[in-house]
This record gives sequence, structure tokens and C-alpha cells, in this order.
Amino acid sequence: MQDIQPTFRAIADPTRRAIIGMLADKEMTVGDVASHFDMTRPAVAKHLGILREGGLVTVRAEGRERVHTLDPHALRPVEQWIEHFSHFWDTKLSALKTAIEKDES
Amino acid sequence: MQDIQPTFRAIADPTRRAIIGMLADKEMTVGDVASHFDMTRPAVAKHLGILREGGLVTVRAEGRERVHTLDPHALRPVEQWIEHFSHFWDTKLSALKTAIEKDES
DNA sequence: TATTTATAAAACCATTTGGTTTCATGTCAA
DNA sequence: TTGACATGAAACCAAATGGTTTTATAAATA
Repeated sequence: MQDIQPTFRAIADPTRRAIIGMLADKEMTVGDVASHFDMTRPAVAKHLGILREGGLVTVRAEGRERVHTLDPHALRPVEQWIEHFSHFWDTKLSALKTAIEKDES
Repeated sequence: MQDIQPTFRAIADPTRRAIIGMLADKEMTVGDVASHFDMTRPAVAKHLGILREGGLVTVRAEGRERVHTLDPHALRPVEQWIEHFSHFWDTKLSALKTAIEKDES
């Protein structure tokens, strides 16, 4: 298994989450993405680089442009990490409930 | 609605995710948590503070100790954010599949 | 071919982050 | 009541982060 830290890091920034939202709609070049922000292109390119490190985005060269595509599959390990605690919690709550009911009997 | 940024921030750090894992087991004081890390107590206290800001942990004073409890409910908005893209993606994929099938007919 | 365009890459900067040490405060226990 | 203990709070520091500007390079276009 690969490290999920780069993915957690990638989604921790609001700008990058916004970029993810845009790429869900359609593939975009660096310039496309940058046009939606009050920020220079190199800054956006860095964000895209961090998204790529997190496995959330793939890039393909198309002439002088670089087309960025979202890959939401990378979110799966994060989702599972969350599910683990949700499930754990529910189990504990129901166990507690059972214990209380027994106590009342 | 409240801001989810503090929650994303809270879970972005590996030490804090480890703390979440510990607190899933049982409630703990600052000292309890700190004993599991090669790190000073003030450092751990800071992490717990950030987890509290993210709504993931609640604190109750018990004598001179501060007992920290996990509240996994705070992870729900993050889970939903992820679900949104997973769902979006699945929809798009099935639409693409349909289009291809039509094309082949 | 000369020029513009899209991007990468590097150097740089201010702020945030994750840690430390030091000191203050309230509670437990001898 | 006198320490010892658990914690909070503040000052401080190095490294990471999110941004900038500048420079270089390859591809499209006049």
C-alpha cells in the first residue's frame, strides 16, 4: 500500500479543494484553472503538483498544454479511514446501549 | 453551517490522526496521550487543541486533569464532501459507458 | 523565421506550523 | 501547609507552506 499522507495533505487546502471541484466538471489546463483564481499561474501549478502527488490528478501533455484530469479514486483510502472510526463509534454506542438496558432489567 | 476547514486541517497531520486512533479506544488526559509519543506535553496539548478546533475532540475538566473524548461526528462533513465526488464520478462513468454502447450499436 | 503562448523551474519572501523551553496556576497528597 | 503533579500560556525557533517574480524552453502562429 502507498502512503496516504500526500492525499490528506492535498485535500487540506481550500484552494485545492476548489480545484478538485472544478476538475470534477471537466479536464483543464493550468491556465484554465488559474483563470478562476486571483493568483498567479505558477501558484496554481504548484497546487496542481501537490494534487498530483496526492494521486488526485493525472496530467497528460497536449502540445504545449498540460491537461489535468481528476481521479477521485485517490479519495478512497481517506473515505475508508473515516469509515473506520464511524463504524467503531456506532459499535461502541450500541454496546453501551445494550449494557444500559441490561443494567435496567 | 460551520466551517469545515478546521476539521480538514485537524486530520491532515499524521500525529493527530494517531491521537484520533487512540481516543477511539478510550478517553485520555494530555499526559496519557503524550506518553505514547516522543514529544513534549505542550506539543501534544497543541495537537489536542487543534483537534478541538476541528470539533473532533471534547474536553472535560476532572480535578487537575483534562479528559479528552473523541467525537467522530465531526468527520461527517468530510465524509460527505468525499462522497459528493465519488458519486459524481460514478455518474459520469456510467454516462460515458452508455454513450459508448450507443455508439457501438 | 520571429514572435507569441503555455508551461516548468528556480530563487526568493512572509506566514504558518510543529516543535521546544520556561513560567504560572490550580489541585492532590504527605 | 508544603510539595509534587497536570496543565495552560507565552516566548521562541526551524522548517514547511503558499505565494511571488524572474528566467528558460518548447510548441503554435504570424
